[in-house]
Amino acid sequence: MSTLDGEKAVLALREAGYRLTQPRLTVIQVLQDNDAGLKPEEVLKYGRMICASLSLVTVYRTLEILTQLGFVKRIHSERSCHSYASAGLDWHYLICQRCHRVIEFPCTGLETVLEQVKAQTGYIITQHLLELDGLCPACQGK
Amino acid sequence: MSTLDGEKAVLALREAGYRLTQPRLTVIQVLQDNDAGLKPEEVLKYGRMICASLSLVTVYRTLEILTQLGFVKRIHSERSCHSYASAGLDWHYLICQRCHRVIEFPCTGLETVLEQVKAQTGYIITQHLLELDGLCPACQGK
DNA sequence: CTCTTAATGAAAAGTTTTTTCAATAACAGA
DNA sequence: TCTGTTATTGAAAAAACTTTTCATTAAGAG
Repeated sequence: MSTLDGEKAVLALREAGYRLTQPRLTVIQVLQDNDAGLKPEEVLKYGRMICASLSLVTVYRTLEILTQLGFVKRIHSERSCHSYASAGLDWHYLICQRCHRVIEFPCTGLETVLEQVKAQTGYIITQHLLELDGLCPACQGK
Repeated sequence: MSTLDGEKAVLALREAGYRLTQPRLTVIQVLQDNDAGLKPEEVLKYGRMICASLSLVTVYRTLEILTQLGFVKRIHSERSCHSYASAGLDWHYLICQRCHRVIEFPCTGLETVLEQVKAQTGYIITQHLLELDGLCPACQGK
């Protein structure tokens, strides 16, 4: 659901003039296989199973590129801001507190809210981040 | 607007059994005088003007307490998640990209959005974070 | 004013992230 | 397919951020 579309990412990478290196492809693969928010350290851990030489520095660098290209976004929660999840059209995340799965959700009605805020404050709003925490259906029983 | 109500914070601190020490009062004062999100390092800088002996450790510890008491909240933006701003009734921030001023805004209509998300995803939603970035009226001219 | 003990600051350790740089590998062109 | 250029890599070190430890200090109850 909320995993990275690796194929698209690879194309975009090439398109933007980046080389398609093993380490980069590895990071993309890891993000594609995972629908939870992953910390760089975790990306490294899984990535090493695919590309043993992968280094943490490269994980950081690749996450940076994927973020700039819009394929990945940082997950912010109260105590930590170090996880990354795949990014789609909108920037709204719903994070399961138990299994840490991250899904993006269709967000209708937020525009209205933003309009009101704009009217009341006089601010021009250029970006927004809506992040929800809760329990996914699978974790609710436990 | 979005600065800390120092008096209330002091009362709450005492209420909760904390001692009213110079360093703590200093941190509260700094947050009260500031309507921008401040990093611990910045709180220290300003705080030292009031209490020369103030240490970064104590800034961290006091921010922690004020966060638990609900007077302060962490600000998350794309690149950094290290700033703290005063927290009021709701948890919605509007941050000026230019002057970094932080205001909380009255947020009506979000409940409806959350209801819809709940219905569509089956998730139980326990917390939410809505953070907006933009330009405050004063910075729009520049 | 005194005593108890929470709180402090300094130092050190622990995390997370970035920079530097020599070696390597991607890939454009022969 | 081979070769040369150069972007990319990994290791090490540095930087940035945060927490822990502990002896000393000061808040505030009595």
